[in-house]
Amino acid sequence: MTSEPGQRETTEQPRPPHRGLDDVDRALISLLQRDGRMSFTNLAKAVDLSEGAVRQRVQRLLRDQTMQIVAVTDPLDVDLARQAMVAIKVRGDVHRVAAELAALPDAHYVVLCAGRYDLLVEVICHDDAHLLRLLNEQIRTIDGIADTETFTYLKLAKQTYAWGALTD
Amino acid sequence: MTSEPGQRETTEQPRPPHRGLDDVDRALISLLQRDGRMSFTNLAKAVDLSEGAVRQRVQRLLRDQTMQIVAVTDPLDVDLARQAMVAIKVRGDVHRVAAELAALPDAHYVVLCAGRYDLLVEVICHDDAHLLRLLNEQIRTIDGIADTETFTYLKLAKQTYAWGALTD
DNA sequence: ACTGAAAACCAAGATTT
DNA sequence: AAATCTTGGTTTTCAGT
Repeated sequence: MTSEPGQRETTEQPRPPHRGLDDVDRALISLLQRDGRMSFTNLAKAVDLSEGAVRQRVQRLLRDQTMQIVAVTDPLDVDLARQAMVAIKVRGDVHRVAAELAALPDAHYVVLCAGRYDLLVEVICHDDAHLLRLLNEQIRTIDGIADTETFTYLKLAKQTYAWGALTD
Repeated sequence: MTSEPGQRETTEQPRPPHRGLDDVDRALISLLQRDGRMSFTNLAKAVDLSEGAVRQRVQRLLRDQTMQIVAVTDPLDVDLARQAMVAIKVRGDVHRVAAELAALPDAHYVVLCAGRYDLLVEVICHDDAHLLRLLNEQIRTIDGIADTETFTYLKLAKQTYAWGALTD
């Protein structure tokens, strides 16, 4: 396996266009959003295709970074970590700032948005000292960041990944 | 499999305490954060345990909802969906409001936080009309919600789930 | 740790667009 | 022609003892 799974960075990887997802692709994604370790044979039964065909499709979806199949936890209580959302106002090129933020290992979720802020960045730190250092030395020093506001996470109340076709 | 994977709601499930995660557990989680379909035998080699022991541990971690193994996508371009973060100010019991929000199928991420807002809620909608309906009819009608602010997602720049022990 | 059963893998060949 | 699906044989993995 040459590709590096468990990561998606649109700023670094010019991933192929994933238009042309058909209904079967969506059905597979939907099933795997519920159970990422579901066997290919079971997936095959569900979408009424051969096991081989399903395996090829899943591999393609992973290779294209259309989806990733990963373990997700609540860092707040599994890793005893500090977690926060940092909301950022930008002056200048938002894409450049986003790319610089995406390069930070402690920032695991970066999204451009409309509204009071231009960027939302979710970060995970070991402790408060780490968080402070991250904010002060690595984030607020980035050129083009006009203002930041930090929302420290207190408790995770819901975390789901099973939206999509068959969800409703 | 009797449990319902692909979902974590602390408000509904009184999940068992997952203190007592040892180093092996953390190593397994870390590996699966990179590749959620990694085989038990490969996991076993990595942590130097028998395949059976590893399988039991992984099943326990899943059963306890310490982690979930799921497919994650960028709904913005895979599902052609509208996605947004709704920031909420609460009057009264934040837990109750969080629970009511967590009950909404279109809210897939709900977190209590400190700062200007009390709650952050990530939502996924089919289109603008759906988003408007969700905000107006299902969110802002909840008792105790004093104010909401919506940040519509424009582009996902980074999405990673591989933090943790062996990450650095 | 061992074993039967199941699943994953691989490579052509067939089929569809 | 290219991409996708099937099939059959082989290897690996799984789950229970």
